[in-house]
Amino acid sequence: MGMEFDNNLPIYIQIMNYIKQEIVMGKLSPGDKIPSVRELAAELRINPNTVQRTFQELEREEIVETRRGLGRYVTSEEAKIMAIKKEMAGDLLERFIRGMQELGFKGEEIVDVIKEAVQEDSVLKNKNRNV
Amino acid sequence: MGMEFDNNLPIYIQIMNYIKQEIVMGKLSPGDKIPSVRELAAELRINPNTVQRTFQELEREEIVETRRGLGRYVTSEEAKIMAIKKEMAGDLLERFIRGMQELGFKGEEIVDVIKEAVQEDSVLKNKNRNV
Amino acid sequence: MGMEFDNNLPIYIQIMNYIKQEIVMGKLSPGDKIPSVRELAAELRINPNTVQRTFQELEREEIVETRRGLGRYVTSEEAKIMAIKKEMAGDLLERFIRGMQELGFKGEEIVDVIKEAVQEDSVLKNKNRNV
Amino acid sequence: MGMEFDNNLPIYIQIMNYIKQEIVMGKLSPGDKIPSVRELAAELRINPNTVQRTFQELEREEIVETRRGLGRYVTSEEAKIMAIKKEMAGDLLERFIRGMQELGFKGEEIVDVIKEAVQEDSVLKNKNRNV
DNA sequence: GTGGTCTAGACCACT
DNA sequence: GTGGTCTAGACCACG
Repeated sequence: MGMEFDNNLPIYIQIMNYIKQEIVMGKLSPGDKIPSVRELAAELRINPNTVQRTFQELEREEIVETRRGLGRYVTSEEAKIMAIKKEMAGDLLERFIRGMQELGFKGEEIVDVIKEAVQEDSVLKNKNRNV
Repeated sequence: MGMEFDNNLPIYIQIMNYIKQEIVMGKLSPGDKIPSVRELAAELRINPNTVQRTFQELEREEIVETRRGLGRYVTSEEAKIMAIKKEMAGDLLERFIRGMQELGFKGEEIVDVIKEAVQEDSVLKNKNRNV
Repeated sequence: MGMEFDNNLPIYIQIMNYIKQEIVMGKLSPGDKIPSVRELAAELRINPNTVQRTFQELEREEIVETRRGLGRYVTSEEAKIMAIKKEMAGDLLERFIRGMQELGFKGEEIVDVIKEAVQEDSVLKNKNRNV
Repeated sequence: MGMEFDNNLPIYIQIMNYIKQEIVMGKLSPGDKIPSVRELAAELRINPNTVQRTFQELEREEIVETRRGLGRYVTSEEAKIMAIKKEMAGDLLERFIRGMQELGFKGEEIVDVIKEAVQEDSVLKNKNRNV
């Protein structure tokens, strides 16, 4: 888990998002054990308290559950995971559409912009660019 | 200018964005005078220092210019305004696409999601306008 | 003995309370044999160490006694059992009254609240039993 | 605000409860400013981080709101405060009734126990006992 | 001055 | 070993 942090967003939020992504994309499955506070802190070279906070928040969102003395696990409720994916996508979508409208773009224009972006993106990928 | 602030983003940034929108959408035209620090602070019921900072930043981005003794004005360079619009749209787009990909969506799926959202959105608007 | 554990309270405490209840309510009588550490651990699907600790504590409180080579038994002193019941009820009562007073409830109000709750509760039970 | 802490419960929870009580009992009113993190930490002689955590939790429960750069305030929604009082009383009640039933007490017996306790309590108060 | 975040390091209870 | 809590102290952005 190589990771660089963006200074504008709190580290614990960035890790939350990263873990959520891993779950949503299936790299972490329901019921999987996640690393311990100490392990992850060592790996990311950040303070254990920061990881602790990440996990606390994930637990509050019921994405992760603690089994005392044993460790933390991805929630085994698949429905919860689908809900997270939908919520995250919905947030992105809403923010994007609203933003574009506030800049004066109409519905059709927004669709066009996206189409164009997606096309470019796939072209780029075919040429093996990734930065 | 009724305005509620989102606690996650600095107020001065929110005002900056609001003013940029007004300009991009043509509600404020190149060369228009903008309110004074005191006026805007009173209207928004916030600290004048915060407004001051907003204007400073807008000036740094060359969106606004100060004429000493007269007040502040929207830049008269139309090109600059177009550039801002492109930049803001580009930022929104980039963040959205990247986010969706991180959730595991493919290019085509993203286009579909957008199409659907735009359609719903225009349907809603025809039924009940509330903004 | 199906059992779900509450994450806020140590498991060994929860089992202690459960066993105490069984004794106080007469489901376990003075002199009865209680399950072995291994049996109970298997049944509850928890670590034998945790059960061991439960029994240790119960022994310290003289609620349970060990007969070497034979197993553990509920104390045969009936007085002890009555004492436990009083103590547990007293704790509950004290915590409840103090809590209600801290919320600003007066003595009479507390009595009323209880009357109401008890009434509702018995009504509910007559309609649908589910535990 | 003299305060002694009970070692069994996290300090930040104890402070949360204390503040909730102050609000429910009207010692802190909707819209009142509450002490800053540093102030309260100094007064209680605990670490600012601990107070910070208290306030974070209160905010998450929407009992307190932050105005950036200005400080924290008791929510101005009176309904929220009533809801808290009800919730806290309901929790106490539920725990008490359930506990008593688990000890084998019937509805009427519970009412009697409470009546007795309340009576003793008021007798004690008339004699000016408070410890 | 205010809150928000992070680091460093410690102690404790639980399994 | 695991997580939970707390202290001490620092830095930063915001108003």
